Amino acid sequence: MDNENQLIHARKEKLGRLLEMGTNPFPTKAERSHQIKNILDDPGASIDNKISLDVVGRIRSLRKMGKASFCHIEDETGKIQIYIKRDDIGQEKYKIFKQCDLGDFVHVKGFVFYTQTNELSIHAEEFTFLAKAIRPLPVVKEKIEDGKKVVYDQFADKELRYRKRYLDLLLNPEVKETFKTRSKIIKMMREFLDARGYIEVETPILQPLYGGAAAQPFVTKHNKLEMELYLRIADELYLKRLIIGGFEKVYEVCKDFRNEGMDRTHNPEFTQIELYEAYADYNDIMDLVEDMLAGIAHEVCGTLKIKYDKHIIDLTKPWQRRPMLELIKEYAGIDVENSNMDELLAFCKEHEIELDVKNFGKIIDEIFKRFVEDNLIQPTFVIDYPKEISPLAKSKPENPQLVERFEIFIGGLELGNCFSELNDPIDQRERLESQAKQRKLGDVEANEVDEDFLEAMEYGMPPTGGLGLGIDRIVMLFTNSHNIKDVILFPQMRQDSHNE
RNA sequence: GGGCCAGUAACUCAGUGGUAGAGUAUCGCCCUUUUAAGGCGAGAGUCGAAGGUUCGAAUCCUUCCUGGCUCACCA
Repeated sequence: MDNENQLIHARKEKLGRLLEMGTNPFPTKAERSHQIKNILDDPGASIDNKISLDVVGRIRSLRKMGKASFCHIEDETGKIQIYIKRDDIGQEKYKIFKQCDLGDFVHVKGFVFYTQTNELSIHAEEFTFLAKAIRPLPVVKEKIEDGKKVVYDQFADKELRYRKRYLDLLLNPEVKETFKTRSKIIKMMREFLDARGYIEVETPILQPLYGGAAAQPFVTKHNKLEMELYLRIADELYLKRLIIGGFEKVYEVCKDFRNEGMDRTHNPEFTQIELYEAYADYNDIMDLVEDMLAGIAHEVCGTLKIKYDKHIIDLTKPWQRRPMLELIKEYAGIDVENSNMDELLAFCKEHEIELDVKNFGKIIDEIFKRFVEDNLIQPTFVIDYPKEISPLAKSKPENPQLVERFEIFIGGLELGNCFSELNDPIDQRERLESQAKQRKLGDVEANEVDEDFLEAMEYGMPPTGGLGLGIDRIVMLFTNSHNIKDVILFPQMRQDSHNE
């Protein structure tokens, strides 16, 4: 057996025995008359008349005795106990059954009955292999004690759970619930927007120029075209081209890619929903975000007072809308609006805030992050950002230093970002050129000028409200998850050195 | 990138300088209503990797790998 694991070896031997007995361990077809939940919900007819049912599933527990055995099999809908007796299915079939292991897929034909301990079970009349597992599942056992489920030897190693998510899903049922909820949230977002007359679109992931956010991209290459391409960091500039093209309400559920650090709220590929609505402004979009997220919370969490970490978060509308500079005054104690550059720099030095680029916008942004963000537990629209850090947003008429922009914070998580979109092509060109200059000065996250996008805007773009919402973080909030890895099925991991 | 913690059997873990352990799982025998099934017996390990100290290292030291938490970074 060399260095082959003895557990795998034992299962391969059973596989061999099945073949010797003329049994196909991997047949092409499976008979199923009922999903397990149907039987658990309504066992009546089969019990009374011993009508045979066909169920399929995976063996999740196994208690083999001399001439009779019990096991539980599980399909996507639930788990049911099987009682299998030699004298009922015959010596040959029982011998085949004895080659079963935890994790095998099987078919059972039988009728429903209650055991002595009053557990609804299936009395097997036929037994068939559907697929043999040759690698053992981690052994997790559970027991009901005082009505509560006690789990023994839980599959808990986070690294294994993330790397082998299929095992995590199988062995930690609450994980499956999280991802069902994720699916539901995205579905509800689509329904919400569709009902408002939005259409869903798809725009390029491979882009010759990246833009729409301040971030570093992943770079790739098209062989035949001999050109560099970037994986998109945002969808913004393409969706705006669609607004220019005459669509008035568009959205895209999009994977975006940012080549930056990873932590509990950042994965290099993440999912946003971006939407653009012509003739709307950022106030309209705030209303939309409130309606959409409160509606989802109501449906998914069953309440508007949701629990996240140590907090109870009240999503009852309306949510507070607070100017960024006002929040800075409140939490950092500095009136940035009436401070000059020297005073701002002195403040940063005093609080050891490091600045790579020294302009009004960046400084304010840094102070905000340091002093304010973590305090924004209850839903808060932070409104009116500095112009320098918002090159795609329209200036406020009464204060051109600020733009009509908001970010929505809940539970200390930044969930989304929105502008009254800049639609003045002259102003837009100046802003992008200013960004390009910042880039030359060493700001690796500033974008280059996208001439094709500017040309599109020169043909005329209506006033538009635009939004990007981080779906992963919204799922974190609504499932009380505290790491983005827990809401992404296959989070980014380093190469596994054990498996080389 | 910094700090702290962890990596020992398939899973969950004990083992702080002297022959690698337990429970579950596996294998064999017994067991026809069990459910963390039970009884008896057996086998199973590059102790994350590589160096070093030592008569002797899972254990002490160094470097590295992987992960977790946290800080920094990050629209």
